[in-house]
Amino acid sequence: MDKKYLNIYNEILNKIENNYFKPNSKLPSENDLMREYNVSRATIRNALNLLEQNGYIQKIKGKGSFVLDIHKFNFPVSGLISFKELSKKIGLNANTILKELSVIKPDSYLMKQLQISGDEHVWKVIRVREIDNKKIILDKDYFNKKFVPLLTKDICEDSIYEYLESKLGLKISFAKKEITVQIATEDDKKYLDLEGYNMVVVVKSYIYLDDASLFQYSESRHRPDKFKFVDFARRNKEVMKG
Amino acid sequence: MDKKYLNIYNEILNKIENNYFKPNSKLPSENDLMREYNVSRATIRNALNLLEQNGYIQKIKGKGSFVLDIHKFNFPVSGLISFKELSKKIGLNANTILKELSVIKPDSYLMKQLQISGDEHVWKVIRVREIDNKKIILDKDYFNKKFVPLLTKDICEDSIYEYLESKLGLKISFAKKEITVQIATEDDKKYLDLEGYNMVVVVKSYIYLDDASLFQYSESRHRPDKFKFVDFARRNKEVMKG
DNA sequence: GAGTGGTCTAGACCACAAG
DNA sequence: TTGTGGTCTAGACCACTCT
Repeated sequence: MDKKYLNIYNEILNKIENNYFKPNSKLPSENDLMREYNVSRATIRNALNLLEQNGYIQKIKGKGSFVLDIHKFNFPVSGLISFKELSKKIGLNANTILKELSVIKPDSYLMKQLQISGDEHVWKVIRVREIDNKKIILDKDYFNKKFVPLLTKDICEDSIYEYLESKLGLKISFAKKEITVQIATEDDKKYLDLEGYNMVVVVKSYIYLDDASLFQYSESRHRPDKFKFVDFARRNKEVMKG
Repeated sequence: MDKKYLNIYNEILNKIENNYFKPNSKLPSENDLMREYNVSRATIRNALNLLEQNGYIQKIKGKGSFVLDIHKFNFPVSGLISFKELSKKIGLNANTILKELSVIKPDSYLMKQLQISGDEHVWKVIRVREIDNKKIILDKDYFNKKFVPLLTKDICEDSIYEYLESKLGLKISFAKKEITVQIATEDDKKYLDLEGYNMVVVVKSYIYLDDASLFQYSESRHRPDKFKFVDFARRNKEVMKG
């Protein structure tokens, strides 16, 4: 990767994670960093803005950039991160069981969710996620076959996202997610170890590629006591004008 | 407000919301916008990047900037938005009932949440939110008294945030939120119309000022069938390197 | 080849914070 | 007064898309 600002971003991020830059301490000023990395100020600002957006630092006009202390508590379920990335990050004893893998014609609900016609085909993937030997999450994923020509058992049991990004070269860009709580369905009771709970947390995701085409709809159904969603949000500038 | 890029941001946003720039259509190129507004390209890019961050457009290298079609479905509970701002935005018949307003010494739990010592004082505010005449949300807010010297009944029944931002000049900068589902407590049953549900959705928020000081901790407890959280997330660049 | 957004430079002036 | 980050300019070259 040749991009200077990304290299600088990663270098500073490493120093934060390795406690070289400590929480609540001040980073070198933008002018110092310019000299240290021999780049223009805009490049430094590009790197620092990315750090700020991702919640690692807070910039304060007239004072400097300060390292935030909140990431050590975070399970970043927020943002876009796959189950495999997540389980690796938090080091859980996790396991995936593939229950169904097929190509279907979408019903009217799915046509609406994926914004396609009934003539197109859709991959349907049903997986159960086991954590510490308990069936906690039921994932129902639907992929527009136009973008994903092939899926196999092996891919679904490993990481679909890794396959899509590395092998197919699809670039996942953004997602809309919706979290609600619902009464557990028969499917939920059949596939999950609900241990008496009669509700599930449902995370619906609409996932888009970098050309803004909708290629996946998914429902992730969680046992309520095991569900946790963490979000880092900045107050928007334009909201403050209202 | 003198900032050129914010003016341009708002002008383009208005044109998107008024359907002058239609969903899936292309915005004028950055060069066109430079000429139209008589500013440098960096200023245009500043405005467009803000639109992209907030999910209104998608930029595609070599092609252009395209208007996204997802905002019309959004209840933006995500981000940082107060109950009053929200109810105004979605036009609900909403009402706030103040149950408790007092200054307390924090117990050990609260000391940890607000990262303060037992010598400091904390405002405790308990409010019930009524929507369509049903008690749906129980809000428990705790403010570090160092930053909020005074609260009154009137302020709590109107909008605390408006008071903090407009009158006290506090600048709310970012928040960490955590969503879980819990068994309903006696308080939940006492204050809310739970209609048989025995669980509540709990949103814990840690809210920071622009100097990165933690000034508020709050728990928002929702009847599960009425809860909905919508999130717009972009896949991070540095994650893609991993 | 022409047009697009992505990165980068080398300046400038401003508002804000702190001694 | 000095140093900080925030905004802005006027260029430049690049990688990518489309025709």
